Amino acid sequence: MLTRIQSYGARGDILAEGEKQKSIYVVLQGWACRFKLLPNGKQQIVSILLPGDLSEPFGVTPHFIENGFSALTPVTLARVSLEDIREASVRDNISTALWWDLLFTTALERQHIVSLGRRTALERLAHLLCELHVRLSLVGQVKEHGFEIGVTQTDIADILGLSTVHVNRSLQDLRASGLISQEGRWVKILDLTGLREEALFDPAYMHLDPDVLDAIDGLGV
Amino acid sequence: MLTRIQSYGARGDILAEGEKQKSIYVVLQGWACRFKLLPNGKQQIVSILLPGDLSEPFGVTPHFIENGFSALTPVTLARVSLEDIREASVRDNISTALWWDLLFTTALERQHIVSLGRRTALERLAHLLCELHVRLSLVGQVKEHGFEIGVTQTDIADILGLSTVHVNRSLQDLRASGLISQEGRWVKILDLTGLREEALFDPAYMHLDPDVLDAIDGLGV
DNA sequence: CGAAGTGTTGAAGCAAATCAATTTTCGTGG
DNA sequence: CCACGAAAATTGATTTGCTTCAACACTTCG
Repeated sequence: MLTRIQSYGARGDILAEGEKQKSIYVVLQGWACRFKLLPNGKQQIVSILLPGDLSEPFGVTPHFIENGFSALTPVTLARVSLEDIREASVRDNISTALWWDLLFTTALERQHIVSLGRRTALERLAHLLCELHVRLSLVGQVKEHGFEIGVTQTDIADILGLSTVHVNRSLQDLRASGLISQEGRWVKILDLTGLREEALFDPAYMHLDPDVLDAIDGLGV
Repeated sequence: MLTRIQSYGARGDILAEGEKQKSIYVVLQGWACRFKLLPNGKQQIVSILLPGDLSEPFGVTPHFIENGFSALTPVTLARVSLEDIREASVRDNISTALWWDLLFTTALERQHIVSLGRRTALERLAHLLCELHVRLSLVGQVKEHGFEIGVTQTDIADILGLSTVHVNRSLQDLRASGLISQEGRWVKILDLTGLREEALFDPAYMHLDPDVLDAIDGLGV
């Protein structure tokens, strides 16, 4: 099914807001995001898509997408037409997978609401790193609790609802307190327990198998 | 299907976080909410449920709910067992309705993210009122652009990620600028266009029929 | 009538935004 | 391979939107 492969450069819009959608995308490599643009020019990134994620969980019910879809890093996508999906949901049991993706996405987005509403800048940042740590572990992109953040500090600001300046300072705080280290884009979590405490992070919301979770916590793959 | 009717008082928890879920609820009267509690005591309301809304769109895939479900006002619910839903999805075409509910919920929650991330306190409040105006219109609870807000200012604070004090002051601002009027719990939108401008509100995200939208804008039912 | 919950007000403090450079990194072409 | 320009990261100074604290008033209801 994953035949039509396409590549996009970083910050390249793949779908503008409100554009009619004839197919959905699977992220194969790189990071992408869903975002919203406000009339006053401000931007908010609604969700981050990592390799393996689907552009929209609504393959089954065609509709207008009401948010933009854009590359955060150079990204490789596979385009799947709605017909293919509908066929596949009958043939194989793809629909269960779609439901699961949807459940996962919703859980992340709700946690995002909590972060924006009730966590401080430092907590938000720490939480984002904790979440990325787990999600990237699931796709094998974490080594010794270290991973590459594909995004710029400006992007992080748009994710966390902060200014770039403040993101920069919060990152420095995390480094200074010895919770993480950073060499260029390579971030390493030095104190996982400490960072999670700082973030008020509880991985329960991701609905992962306890064994999987233990593996992530223990070794960082 | 809507046989098992239950009532709850305001602020009564219906389901605690992480509690196993054997059925889903349909709100018949009153307002309810999904919320998350942080270990530091702070609380964030993730979504508001009005009459006609479903407690969880995940009736089809049984799972842990990872957020609490609580009454905001005295509320009447109908409990539907998962078996009933599964039966009905085969018999009638309920599953389409479930998808639609899910689509709607997701759209609202994403807009919530945008509000918390990139709107000021005043804009958030205005946006909330605009959204409630539309949603309540859909269930016939708006008269001449006026409706009853069931929730306290403290609840609004937990929805918008603000302090109660600031909610109070922002409400006063909206009244002072002549955008709304308020008599007790009865809120009336005096200048719909103005309020929407203030809120950066664009109803497009709710996927409503243009005619329905016009009806709401024009008369307020 | 009193108590609890809700709404309102004022003053003070602080987290984060904004503004404005400056430095560093990085990609690209000469 | 270096030079250049642009993007990204960093820093300092200042401002502000919102929180916090603390008191007080109003409403509702047993």
